[in-house]
Parts: sequence; structure tokens; C-alpha cells
Amino acid sequence: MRPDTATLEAWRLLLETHRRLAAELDHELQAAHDLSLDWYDVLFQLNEAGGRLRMHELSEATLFSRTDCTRLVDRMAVAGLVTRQRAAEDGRGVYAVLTTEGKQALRSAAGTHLDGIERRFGTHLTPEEVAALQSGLRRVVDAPVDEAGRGAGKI
Amino acid sequence: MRPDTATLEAWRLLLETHRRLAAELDHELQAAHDLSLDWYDVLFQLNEAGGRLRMHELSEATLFSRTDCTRLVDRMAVAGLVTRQRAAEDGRGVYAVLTTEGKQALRSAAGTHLDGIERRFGTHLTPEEVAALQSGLRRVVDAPVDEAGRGAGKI
DNA sequence: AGCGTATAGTTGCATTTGTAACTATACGAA
DNA sequence: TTCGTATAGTTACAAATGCAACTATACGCT
Repeated sequence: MRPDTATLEAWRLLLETHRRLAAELDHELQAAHDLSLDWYDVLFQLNEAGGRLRMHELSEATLFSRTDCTRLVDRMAVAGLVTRQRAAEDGRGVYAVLTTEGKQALRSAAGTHLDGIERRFGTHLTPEEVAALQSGLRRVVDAPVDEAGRGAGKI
Repeated sequence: MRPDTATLEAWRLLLETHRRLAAELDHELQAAHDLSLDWYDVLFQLNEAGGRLRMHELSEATLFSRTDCTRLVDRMAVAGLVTRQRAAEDGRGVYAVLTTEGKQALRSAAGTHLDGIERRFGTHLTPEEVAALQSGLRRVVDAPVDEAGRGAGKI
């Protein structure tokens, strides 16, 4: 089945919105706080989780690959924003832990970032549009990954 | 000004939708047609433009940097999907030109790709949600880049 | 206990990307 | 005409990425 033109345009706009805004927000954050959007995301997710996450949980939360997380945490540890902590209950495991410095970095960057989101995104949308985005994209994201249906067609 | 929680969630969902679907669509296209999403986008934009574009126009259309376009066209030329053509009217300029092979690659990949978009995106959305996405994101994307307003606050 | 398999995380290598510098052509003013 | 500046595109080098291989620990079964 093919998408109608409205759906296709919606998808293209989503791509374009992402590319533009992600780049702008990233530069903004970088300029103001020496923080990439990726780093911000890591800090944010760790904070949401109460300050620490196992590497694989961080990977799930951020949607970065496990490899990416290893290296992201490497660099952020050098910058003093996180530390590694061996998991006591699982000899294989490692926690990525938010440091005080990391928490501060997040707090001070959050202002800039949230402003940026509102200014570039929020202000242009009506409440109805926001609601539609939320409900629609929620369903898209929650949909099972659909390994089948590749060439199967309908029953 | 700060975004309310609904706006923020909408933004996070947009990010997540993009990450998930872009990765899946990319893999799907790669598996079925040896074509990355980036290459598809280049082919698509060239085709939309009637078969050829100046490098900087391609860059605008695809939102890739000029550097990226140079290298993208390099590789796609090796693969035979596009050619370079010096611009007669401007000695500095170069056209990226879709080859017959490129056109065919696009045609055959389009089926897979459009199916993928419908299956992972379109089917999960109501017509109202699609309309809201279209109108809302259109406004977001068309908004002027707003160099000011950084710390200016309201008048 | 001992073996086979699964999971956690890291690392090596080839590829890709981003930034800034570089070459070449065009354009506008003196 | 010639100089200064802007634009088009490419390239060099450092940094980041993806994939597959690798190490270490855990878990289940006999």
C-alpha cells in the first residue's frame, strides 16, 4: 500500500523539521554551554532516571547504540559530567552515573534548550496541532516493529 | 519562554519517530536496493528538479552541506547513478545530473520506500493527525531562522 | 561441578562526517 | 583594465560512526 500525498508530505516535513531544528538547537547549545545535543540527551536521560543507568538502559533510553554509549560516556567522563561505576549485583555491568558537575551542566543548559524548543517549534503550533502530534506520533513510536509484512501483502 | 509539557513531549516524540523510522527505512532500502536513505534523497530531489541541479541547489534541496553533496555525488557517480556536468553559463559551477541508471534505481526503490513509509507511519495516523502534522510542521519549517531573540526577551 | 549459550560492555578497523582552508571563476567599482 | 570581494565547489585533517570481533560474567541444564 502507498501513502497518499498528504501523508508523504507530512513525512517529508517531519524529516525537514528534524534536520533543521536539530542542527540549530545543537549549535545553540554548543555555543552557549559547550554541550552537544547528544550529550544533553545523555544528561537528560540519566537525570530522568534518578542519576544513573546501566549502559544498556542508557542505550535504550537515548536510542544510541551500545557502542555509541560506551564512547559517549568515555568522553563525557573526561569532561567530568559522568562517571562509571561497576554494578555490584552484576559483575558484567557498569552504571553511568551523573556527577554533580553533570547535573549542573544539565540545569544550566536546560534553560537555553527549552527556550530554543519553544522559540523554533512550540510557538508555531496551535494546541490542537500539538495534541495531534502527540497522539499520532505516540502511536507511530509504540507500534511493534513489524518484521513481517515485508513482501507478504494482505492475507 | 518555556514550552509546556505537551509541546515538549511532542518534540521528543518527533525526535524518537525520526530516529527509529529513519534507521528502519534506511536498512530496508539498503537491503532491497543497495541504496541508503541519503542516496535516495539525492535521487529524489534531482528527479523532482527535472533531472539535474547545481551542487548548491542540491545542497539546499536535500539539506546536506555542500561538502556532503560533493562527496555524495562522488560516490554516486562511481556507482553510475549520477554524473557531473560543468555549467556552461558559469565557469565555477557544476551540475549533478541523474543518469538513466539513476532514474531506474529511483523508480524501483520508490516502491519499497513508499510502502515502508505507509506501513510504519501512515497507517498509524488519522487523516486529522496527518493534516495537523502538515500544517503545523509547514509553519515550523517556513519560519524565519530567527538569528535574534537569543537573549533579547520580549520588547 | 562443568559445559554451552546468552548477555554486558569494550575495542579495532574501515568508512563517514564536520570544520576550515584552498582553488577557481565571477562580479562590481575605481 | 585591474583590484577587491563574493560565490562555487573541492580537499585535508581531525573527530565520530557502524560493524564485527573480542573479553568477561551470568545463567540454565545435566
